[in-house]
Amino acid sequence: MTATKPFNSAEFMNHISLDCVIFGFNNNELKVLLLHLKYSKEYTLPGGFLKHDETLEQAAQRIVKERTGLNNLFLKQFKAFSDPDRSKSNKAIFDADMAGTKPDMTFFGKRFISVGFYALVDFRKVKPTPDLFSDRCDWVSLTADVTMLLDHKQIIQEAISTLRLQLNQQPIGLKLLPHKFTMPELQTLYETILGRDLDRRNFQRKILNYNILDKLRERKTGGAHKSPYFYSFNVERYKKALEEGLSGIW
Amino acid sequence: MTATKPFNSAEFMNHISLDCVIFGFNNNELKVLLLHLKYSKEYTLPGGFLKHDETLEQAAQRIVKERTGLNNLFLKQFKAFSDPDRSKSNKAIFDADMAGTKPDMTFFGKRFISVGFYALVDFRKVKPTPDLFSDRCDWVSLTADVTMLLDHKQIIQEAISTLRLQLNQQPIGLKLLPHKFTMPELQTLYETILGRDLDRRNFQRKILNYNILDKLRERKTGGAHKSPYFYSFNVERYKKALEEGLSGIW
DNA sequence: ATTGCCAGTGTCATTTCGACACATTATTAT
DNA sequence: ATAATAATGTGTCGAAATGACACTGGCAAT
Repeated sequence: MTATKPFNSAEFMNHISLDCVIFGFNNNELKVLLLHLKYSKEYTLPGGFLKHDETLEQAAQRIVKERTGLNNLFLKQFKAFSDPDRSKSNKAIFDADMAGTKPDMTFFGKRFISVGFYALVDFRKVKPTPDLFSDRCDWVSLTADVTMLLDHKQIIQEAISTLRLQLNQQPIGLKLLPHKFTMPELQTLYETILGRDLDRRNFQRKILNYNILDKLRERKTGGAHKSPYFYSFNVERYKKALEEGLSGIW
Repeated sequence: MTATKPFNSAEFMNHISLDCVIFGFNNNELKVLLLHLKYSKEYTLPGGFLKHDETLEQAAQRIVKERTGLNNLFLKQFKAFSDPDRSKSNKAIFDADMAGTKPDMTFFGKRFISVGFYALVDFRKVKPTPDLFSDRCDWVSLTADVTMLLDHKQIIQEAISTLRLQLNQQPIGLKLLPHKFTMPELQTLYETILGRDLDRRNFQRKILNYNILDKLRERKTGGAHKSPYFYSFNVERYKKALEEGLSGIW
């Protein structure tokens, strides 16, 4: 990566920002990629502003690429957050100030409507890199109790609700899991998103009946106990099935 | 209603607008409330701008109230439209000019991100009133082929897709139908939103099994043929059932 | 070799689904 | 009046999906 370009508020639209909830799945947990601010010591969603000639979707791709290094990600806007007080007392401005970047207060002082996007990434492919204002860049478990900037906690909650509702319409498993995965891993992902347990055998039967998985000959080794088979998504059939919506609700 | 207040762009946020797709159900058809511009002779969605101290949701309530006269409507944002060229060559400016309202071009000339809302209203309760720039205010059938302003046709399409996806999570029937309705009316509503036919008997069995309808003693008279019973939603049970999501997909 | 744990596979009763047939009733044509 | 028409109310049946559960098989630690 090259050095960070200095922030020039003239490049960006006033009043419009966007925040990305970047989901990853690791160690059988759903996690969100967060920045940890150097000075205010709070977590924040990777977000940014809209350039004058960009769509929101293009801006989201750009911002997530800056953050994860990944191109062509699965990204979806899910809600605009518009509480008039939401961007009051933004501690990130303090951090920008401390970092030596004279924050353009006529820009940062404005009211911002933020459009929330969620991104689904393969955890192992991401190379998170802290930026000028953040000392760390962490995958934070959803169950972790951390302090967050502004309304970012609420934004994450809404993102998860959206995930849950769209589980049968969006290629969520495909985007969150590595190419090869085991049935227990897929089940845990579903259980995490849905927030409840599923019967192991019924889950397997149902998901296999959709005909969207290819069972590989290979098995996962190394773990204790019986080694599970690997599966991978049959992308063509998966996409086709999603158009109709996977019937039933888990 | 009182006289229209003159438009003062200082009251509003720059760059943010919203457009409302107001759905109504009448004569067994799903319809959208549209304004017909006096001079450019095009249909447009009732839309508006965000005041400095309003949330988007509050603005949507205000705008729909100005348009339909109804309070406390069911309203839901579904997407932000952000194509940089979407508000280029806005013919509504021409109409504002012709109407004698000197349009504030430093305001209207800006790029606008529009947040789409859909509203569900009881057709019979709405009193649509054309405004300064519109000569008519029509309920337009979704199948009608009319010319529309900017990307409003696309916005309507997205609204319907959203409706379809949310049919099992949102109180769509409750909000679109009058208090009393017949089974065939409810079925037609579902068929319209889903875009396909349903078996009359299976539909009845399934919807009754949800236990969200109260069968009334009264029947609908006047129509030809056997008179159907009236039903109404049992609001409490309906809301409860929606929280879980009505199982299955129609 | 034994034990513990997890994965793979199968069974069964119940419920739901999809595709129908038939009876009932209000209007309209004769 | 009477019959024809057409839409509604209700029921049936086999197929498929669902939920609950039991048994077998393999890997590793002891």
